[in-house]
Amino acid sequence: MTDGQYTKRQKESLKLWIELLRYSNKLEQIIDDKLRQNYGQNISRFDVLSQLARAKPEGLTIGELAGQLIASKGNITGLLDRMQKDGLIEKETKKNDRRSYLVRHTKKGNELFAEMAEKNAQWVETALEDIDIDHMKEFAQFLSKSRNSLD
Amino acid sequence: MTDGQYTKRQKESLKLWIELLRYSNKLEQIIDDKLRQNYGQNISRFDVLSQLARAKPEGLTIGELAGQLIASKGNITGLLDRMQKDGLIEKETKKNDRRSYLVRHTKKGNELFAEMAEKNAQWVETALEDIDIDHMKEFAQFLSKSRNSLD
DNA sequence: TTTATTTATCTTACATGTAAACTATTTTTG
DNA sequence: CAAAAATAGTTTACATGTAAGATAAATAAA
Repeated sequence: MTDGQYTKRQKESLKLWIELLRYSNKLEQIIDDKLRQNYGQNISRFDVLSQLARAKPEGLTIGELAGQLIASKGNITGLLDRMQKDGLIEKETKKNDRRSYLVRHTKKGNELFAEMAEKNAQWVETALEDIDIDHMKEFAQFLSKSRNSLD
Repeated sequence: MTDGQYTKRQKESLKLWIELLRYSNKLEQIIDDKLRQNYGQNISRFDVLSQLARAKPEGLTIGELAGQLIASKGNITGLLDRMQKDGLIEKETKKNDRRSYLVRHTKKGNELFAEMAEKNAQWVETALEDIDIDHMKEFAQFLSKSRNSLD
């Protein structure tokens, strides 16, 4: 399959796709490494704690949580089990629906999240320090808008 | 940790970071699903075949290959083992360095890649169809430049 | 040349991601 | 209400990602 068989639009789409993957994966890797080295956590766990931190105080069901997560999608049963074992989250059976239960962060989980979030803001700021703020705004809006058309 | 404790620049960096993760993960997911459903392969395997397709005919060592991969980073031993078992790649011990060996695609692997690449170009084009081509170019250049400053 | 170091890759153990089949419960439909 | 369908989550099996330590070969140093 040579380049000649692709349309101009396909070539540009592929270029953008590759660059997006490269950039995003690299950035994700940088933050993931930092979280692991400094807190023994990874982006999936940070993501879970982040969603629980902004959730209503009684917590979220598995389904609600799964729908909000950015990184991990699939089986979060094991992830939550391990986080519960580490004392970061707790579960409570729902009275009105015995299939379901609520997940919320513990005091320990929330304190850890607060620490990680602060550091994360610094790491991300450093990683993006060469981008001027106007470009950042424009770029973020562009991505947000474009994402809606992916559905 | 409330928003008030972040600087303006940190807030914009975090916004951009989140949007990048959301967009890129979603796009990656769309393509990964398509590859799985249509070819029983995933992005990591597509990535490997893609690098081998553009490599010198004698192939790449594990180290060279690992350095070029976009998606997967860690242990590619198992990935290559499974791909070899599926007849997509082959290995050849290097004569001058017995620690190392060369990996290259088989005929079957390259034919599969050609098919997947063509379909992939169409899927990516469709996913990005709402973005005009000038924005695509600008965006890709921006990402490419910004990525260098991540190192 | 012998020892030490570096390099290339593997092995192990475990965490996470994916798909499909399964269980229990709730809701819908006739 | 009883059967069917939908929902919430789990389980299983396997693929992949990560880190640390091990192995073997090549290279550098004494």
